Amino acid sequence: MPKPTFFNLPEDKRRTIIHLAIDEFADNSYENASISRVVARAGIAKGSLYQYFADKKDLYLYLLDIAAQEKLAFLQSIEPPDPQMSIFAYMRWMVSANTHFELSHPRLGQVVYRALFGDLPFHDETIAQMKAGPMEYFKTLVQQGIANGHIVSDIDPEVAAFVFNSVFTELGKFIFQRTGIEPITPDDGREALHTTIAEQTFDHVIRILEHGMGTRRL
Amino acid sequence: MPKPTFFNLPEDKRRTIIHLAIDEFADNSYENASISRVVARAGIAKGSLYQYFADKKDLYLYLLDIAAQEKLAFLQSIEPPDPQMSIFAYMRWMVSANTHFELSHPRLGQVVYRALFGDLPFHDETIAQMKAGPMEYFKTLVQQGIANGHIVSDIDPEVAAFVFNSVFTELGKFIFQRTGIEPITPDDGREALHTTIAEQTFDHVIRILEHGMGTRRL
DNA sequence: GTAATATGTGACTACCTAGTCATGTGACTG
DNA sequence: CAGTCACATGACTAGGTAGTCACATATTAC
Repeated sequence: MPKPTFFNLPEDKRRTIIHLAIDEFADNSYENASISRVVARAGIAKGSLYQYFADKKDLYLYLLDIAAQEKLAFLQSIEPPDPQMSIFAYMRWMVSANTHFELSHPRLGQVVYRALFGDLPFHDETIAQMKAGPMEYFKTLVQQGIANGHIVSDIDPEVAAFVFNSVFTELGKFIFQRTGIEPITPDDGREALHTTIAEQTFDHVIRILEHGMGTRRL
Repeated sequence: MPKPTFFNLPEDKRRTIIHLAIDEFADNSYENASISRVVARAGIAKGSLYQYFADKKDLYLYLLDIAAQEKLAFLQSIEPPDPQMSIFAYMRWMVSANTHFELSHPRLGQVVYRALFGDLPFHDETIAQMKAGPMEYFKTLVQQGIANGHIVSDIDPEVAAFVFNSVFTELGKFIFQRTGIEPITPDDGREALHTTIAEQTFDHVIRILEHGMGTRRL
């Protein structure tokens, strides 16, 4: 967590620093991200940044904290799904929401992506949970789906969770390159188009996971 | 490519250097991998290594080259699949072969994994193809599957290729942690067990992709 | 045995990093 | 006005890196 000094700063200065730090940690792995570069771009002295944050790790974990907050705020801003819907409809809602978050917060999304798949020179329990959480969650969902009769009973929940996790993890990047958009600028006419392509892709992926691609019936 | 000097070296010295380099690039990202560490562990002078390789990139690309050769040799050493088999049987064969390669060459596999998903400070056409190749290949397979009637015709080959690619890319690591094995030591009694778990997982994943998980029929 | 060639060496250069700290600045207080 | 306190500063430390090069040693050729 930042030191109190940081929160006493004028808001635009705080925002500038955080923005530049996000860019730095989005463009580089944790170890390669350079505090020197951040302070140079921010036009502040190195010592100043170390009056805001204890060390590099402190700044970094704060960025991940911001990402979590932003994601929560985003999910709360959109329609919650019908709790009665099928597991696949729910999955569709979830992956759509998640991807829209990534499309509207691409830099922050990249920092999180690196946290999940890159190397970190320290062990942090919060990050460990970020990594393991989704798999556990998918597994639970699959078990519920089996109990509700939406998923065939001879599916192994762990393997199914793995499939969901693999596909959904990469889906944001796939849609990103498929629509070829830069960060979403709201009120941009293209957004609707891209959203449509994105929504069609969600439908398609869910359809594959629900019904498969094969022509032979079981 | 290494300089001629490297190939004049006694084989065990060459093997030691390559082995240690693979370990270094498996444990660290390209930028964080340290030539100084490799030469220290190998017990040779830094200048010596620079008489074998032009620079860090040269050594690194040679490791990827070795990985490609090893993989080719591995694939040629196992039964080729029946060319008449269905696309899903072929996929199953492919992912099984690929995963067995990864299980038997875990360090080399890790270097390749990093090449695909990590950051490299240079652009290399060979690596670009390593990244884009599989997606293109899966897309072609799906198109053939549609033509042969094994895949339903309203599947988008690009989305299907994305699903295959996502799942298969991560499958090696999933099986790795599921079986909890260290590098395969041949003639180890446990190998058969792990192989069985692995084969069951392949079946399961392919079944999901072919027939889906849902109970509702289309 | 001597000369030529090939290989080995590690101190060195130039450059980067995270983090520190004595000093400076400016604003607010009594 | 003096004193206090919060914040700003950048030179500095200690450590790491890739790559170089003048020199040493070993091997081969004659």
